Amino acid sequence: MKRITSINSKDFLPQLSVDVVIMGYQDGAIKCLLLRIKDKWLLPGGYVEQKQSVEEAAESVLELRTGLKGQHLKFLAVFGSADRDFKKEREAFLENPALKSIEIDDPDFFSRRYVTLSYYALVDIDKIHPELSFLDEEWQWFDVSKLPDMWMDHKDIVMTARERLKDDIRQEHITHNLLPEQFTMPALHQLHQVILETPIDRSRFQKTMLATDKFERLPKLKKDSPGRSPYLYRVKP
Amino acid sequence: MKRITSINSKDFLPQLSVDVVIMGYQDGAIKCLLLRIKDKWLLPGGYVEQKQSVEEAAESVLELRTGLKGQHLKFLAVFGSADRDFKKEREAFLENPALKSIEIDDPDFFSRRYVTLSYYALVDIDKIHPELSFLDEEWQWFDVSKLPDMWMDHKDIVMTARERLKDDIRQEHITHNLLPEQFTMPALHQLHQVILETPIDRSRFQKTMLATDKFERLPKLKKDSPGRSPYLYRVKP
DNA sequence: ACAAAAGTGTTCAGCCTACACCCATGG
DNA sequence: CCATGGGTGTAGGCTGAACACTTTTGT
Repeated sequence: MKRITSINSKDFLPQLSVDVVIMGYQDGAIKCLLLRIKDKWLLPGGYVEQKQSVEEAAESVLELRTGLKGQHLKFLAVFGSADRDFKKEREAFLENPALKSIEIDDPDFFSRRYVTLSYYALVDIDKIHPELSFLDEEWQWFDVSKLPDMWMDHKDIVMTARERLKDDIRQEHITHNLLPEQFTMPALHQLHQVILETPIDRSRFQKTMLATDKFERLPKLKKDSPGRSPYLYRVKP
Repeated sequence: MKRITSINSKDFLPQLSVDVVIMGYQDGAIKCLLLRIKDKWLLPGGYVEQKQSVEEAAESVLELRTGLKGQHLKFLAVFGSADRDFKKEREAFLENPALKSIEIDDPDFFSRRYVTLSYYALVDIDKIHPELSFLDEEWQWFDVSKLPDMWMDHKDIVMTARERLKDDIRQEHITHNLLPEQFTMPALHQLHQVILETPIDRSRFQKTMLATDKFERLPKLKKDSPGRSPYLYRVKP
């Protein structure tokens, strides 16, 4: 857990925050990493330093929470409504004693109206050991179709990311970090069905994927379950 | 021309600006509205008021420059690099005497690092009589493939919008405000070719468009040029 | 009548779809 | 040897590309 002792508001772009929807694939479901403060959950987020690009700020959030650099990270959307003024909500969860021990030059730093720039990242859940920061009390991976109560409009942000994922996989087919480096066609097939929330013909799927010429066949996998052993594939370099 | 006498920096979200690429279709080319300050051009833009959503700020810019409300306006992208610090450039064009007569409580208001949220709008050029604001000296519609020297990274923003237009017309086919309410298929064909920068088979085009069932055929157009008179169409309500 | 412009038809290839069938493996 | 699951084949339908043909109209 990171130790922060003071915040100088002038180091950051005011009233601008960055939230990152960190998603992975586990147990046949798309999951996203959420943090708990009090009785509700929220997205990992942060602020943009004066000397930092917005993109870098998002990378920092991702790195802080996952320990990993250079993951698949893309811009999602701007959340900039005027009624996006969650003063009461923020004040509620800012009653945290951890916060009281931190020096902040600007007492309203947290409670102003913010414009949020959201990003989304795809990661390998098994490779990640999330870290708590100074305000959040717990982390957990949630199935994006079974989200808990969340602070502010963070549920909207997650759902936006979840929909974007559909467009992405339709265009790119590939898995980024949602599958291990080597994977089987049935696994890829399963992933596509879960993301698109629709059944896809197995035969057509295999042929369409191989026709893209993006995948490379490797030796067969030894299996323990009954039935024919599938080939392994990887994304061509 | 709008008269501004003073600026209170606290009324706006700091270090956040909104630029709008206003595009139209005229003389067989996609054009965009630019403003001149000194010897270079820039996009119409503005800031986000504290009580205003980002979207509303973009609408204001559009309305201020075109006099029209409710035009087709969509989010484009974030421009948020850390080296996006155009202090020298801003200072150069802020030597404008018009600015000296305006009271600003924060002398650095214009010259800080900004994160820009860009939007793009599609308008009917012939319906618009652009207005100058307090800093810009001249407005002009430029063919997006023949842009002049521009301030900061505004040329990148225009090119991003120009590319986005391709995706949009591929998905939606329709014209928004780029053609008059009633138009001919040859005109629509021409527009698609210009936007996509590629020749499209005339026959295929007509059939594909009619197959979408988005268009409604109206009585024929009386023409003056030689050749058969085309039908008029409009987008179905 | 002719050229130019708009609208329609025809053919062919390729792709998507659905389903059937064949292979490999563990119990 | 059969149930299970992976891989491949095929017939039918749809769609898109290219090009030919017909219709309309000004000169």
